[in-house]
Amino acid sequence: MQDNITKILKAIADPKRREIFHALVIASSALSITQISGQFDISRQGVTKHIKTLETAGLVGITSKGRERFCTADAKPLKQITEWVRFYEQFWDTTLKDLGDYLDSK
Amino acid sequence: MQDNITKILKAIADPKRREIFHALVIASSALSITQISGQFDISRQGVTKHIKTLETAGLVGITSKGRERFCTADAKPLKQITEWVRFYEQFWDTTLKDLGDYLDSK
DNA sequence: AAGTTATGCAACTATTAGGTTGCTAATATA
DNA sequence: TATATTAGCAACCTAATAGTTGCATAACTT
Repeated sequence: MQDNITKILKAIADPKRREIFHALVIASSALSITQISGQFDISRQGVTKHIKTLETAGLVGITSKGRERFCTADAKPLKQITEWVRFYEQFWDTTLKDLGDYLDSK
Repeated sequence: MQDNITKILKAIADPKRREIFHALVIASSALSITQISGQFDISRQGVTKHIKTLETAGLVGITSKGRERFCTADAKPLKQITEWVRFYEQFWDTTLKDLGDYLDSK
């Protein structure tokens, strides 16, 4: 499909998925698909799809118990995002003023 | 359209846009659209679209000089991602084992 | 002035994404 | 056993994305 960091970024790039992920993170216990969809204004199937995307990115773990599927968040993959961003921290103070300076010098 | 963090995350969720952004960050000077498209295997228009997405996210600044449009990267919006992730750092060590424990206790 | 270069804009195609509904299977409960 | 509940799967719709080509325009060059 695509590389890991892309999967993770795409997973959290969707606002509804960020909401679902957040709900799972702060939940005191694992939540079933039905429990999750009760908290959001989309259908159960819609939630299932989002969960699948999050699971593929490693951000959600699922364990079946009887007919239910319990989901928990796993924040660890977010480390990869932090690592990706870290390289660019050194450029945070490179303002766009530099572009103007460069162009003026031409 | 959508909120800022979503724009930023969507912008960098695409691998080609990350490549373009990276090329602009490490470039010693501002690059024109044509110069950028010379480095990638997509058309100039394709690059223009990606640049527009990056610009909308605040990750690229553009200044026109004559008929050319010079682009520079601006890493600052990435701070917002770091801030978003920061909240979840406290959960990095909450492993999926907790899910198993929870289910066993039921 | 004529030609070349840099770019934007519009239209089009193909693929992916977000979301839905309907149906089936498996598990729990009465 | 009959019924409720939980959920997966498949099909479908619509909107958004990534990419293309063609054309028009503005700005340099000769």
